[in-house]
Amino acid sequence: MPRQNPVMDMTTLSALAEPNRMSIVELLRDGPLTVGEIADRLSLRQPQASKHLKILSDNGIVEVKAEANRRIYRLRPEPFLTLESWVESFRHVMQDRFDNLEEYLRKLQNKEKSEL
Amino acid sequence: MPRQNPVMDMTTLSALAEPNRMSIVELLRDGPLTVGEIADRLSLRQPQASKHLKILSDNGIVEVKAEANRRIYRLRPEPFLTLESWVESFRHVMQDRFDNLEEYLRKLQNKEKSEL
DNA sequence: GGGGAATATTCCTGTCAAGGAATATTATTT
DNA sequence: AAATAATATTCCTTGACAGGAATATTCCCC
Repeated sequence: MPRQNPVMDMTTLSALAEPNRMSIVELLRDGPLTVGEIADRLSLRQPQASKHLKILSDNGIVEVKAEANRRIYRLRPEPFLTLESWVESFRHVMQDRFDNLEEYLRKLQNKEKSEL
Repeated sequence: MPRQNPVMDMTTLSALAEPNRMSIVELLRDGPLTVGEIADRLSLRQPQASKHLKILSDNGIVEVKAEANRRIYRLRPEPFLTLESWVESFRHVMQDRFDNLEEYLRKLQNKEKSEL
């Protein structure tokens, strides 16, 4: 039976793979902020801040709470948990435990022989 | 003094945020493979496989070993370690420990009062 | 050294995403 | 209800990037 590894959502990664959005995430790590504050602190224009926040929100990285006519954005834990578990599933790579190269070379050679 | 958090390399994320490259990474988790095998297993044309591998290689996600006229690609541990430590630095978010929303709202109110 | 296998590179094209500017929407205050 | 503040949305343009096709490069083997 095939081993079951965590699947990483591509959209989470591409959402984070944009400098301004990454900055927003870094900024929000210390707590929730309004759109205006985010725009200010990152020297973004308000519309761009809203757009990036929408993308982060659509991907579940962030959640909104309406407070009067402000919107307070904060990080959601789920995507980070997912990412953590995905990375953890590469522990064998990180520990460099299985140096499969030699073994692979042997297999390659055998396959070649059998294909002569 | 400001708290020092791990910095996540954007290029690592964007390199992973592409379906074919993510598939390559998933494929390589079980061990090194040649370009041809990668292309075969993922039904990619050889040039596209090479191009994606170059990007992964340029970003240090993968390393190459030349073996005759084949190139054997394998995962490098570093980017995963970096990613792991970055995600870990969001542990407080994942544990949902600091529910800063209430506190933030109070601050907001105070600031507004002081700006009257 | 010529032929073929494995891989890399180049050029072209189409698509998509990000920023700018303007405008729409929603809530608040008087 | 008009004015203002905070935020969202739309439209447009431009740049980056992925795929296709062709070609270049490198290596092995006879």
